[in-house]
Amino acid sequence: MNIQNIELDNVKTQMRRGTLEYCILLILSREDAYAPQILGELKNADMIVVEGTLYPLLARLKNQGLLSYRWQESPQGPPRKYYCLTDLGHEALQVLDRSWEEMVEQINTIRKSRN
Amino acid sequence: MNIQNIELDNVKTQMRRGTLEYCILLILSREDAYAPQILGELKNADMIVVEGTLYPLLARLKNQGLLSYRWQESPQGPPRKYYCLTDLGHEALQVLDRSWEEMVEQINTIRKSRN
DNA sequence: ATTTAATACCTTGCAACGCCAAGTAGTATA
DNA sequence: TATACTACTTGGCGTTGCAAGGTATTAAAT
Repeated sequence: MNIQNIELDNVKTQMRRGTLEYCILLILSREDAYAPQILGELKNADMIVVEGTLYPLLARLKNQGLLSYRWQESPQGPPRKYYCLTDLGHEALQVLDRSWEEMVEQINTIRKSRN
Repeated sequence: MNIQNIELDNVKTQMRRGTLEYCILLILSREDAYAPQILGELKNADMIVVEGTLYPLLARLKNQGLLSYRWQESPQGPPRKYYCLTDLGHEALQVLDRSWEEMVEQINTIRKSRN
């Protein structure tokens, strides 16, 4: 890997920025989940996210009132914090759905006008 | 506009992050352009970007060797800095093209698995 | 009883980036 | 000379992803 690729990896990181919150809400709209489970689902979609990114993000979403959580015992190991969407979270998800579609449209507008 | 919407505006800002460099390269792959012209094209695609964002970004891309520029006199006002893609810039654009498509696929994977 | 391993949650410090606001400078018109 | 318009530049701020390290619970192994 040369220097140029390293720089572009950074761009890819930046590209994901903002879409992460959206992805979390999407995943939780399907079913309640705890952090390692969410990490697994993101990995399944080839979106690599690490713990140190996810936990503060979940805390932010909770503080914004978009998520709540409940403790639930694990069959093995410490109890798990299962997050779920609040009503506000569902509303926010709809807004972000639209934002995502808009951004895809905008980029496509620019892409298609290329010669 | 309530507080919740303000928070989500921030998310939209973050969502654009990283895609901006990609958009600049896309625009410049079509024709050389100077800053206010680029701002206009972004605005046409409903992507609002301000000067204070664009100029440092152009400087970064130039320092990375993806862009070069030439001064050109203006019919009115000060001379203009016309940016154009370098060979490296064209290569980077291809990489970012693929990155963009990958990200769209990844998000769609998560979107479609929703019940 | 103590150690080890596995699981889960959280925090700190750093660097990158978009944005706001203000500043600098060239050109033309009044 | 003053004003207006255009174009480029910069400093500080807030947000965020990440690497690295820490804490806590549980069960199995020693």
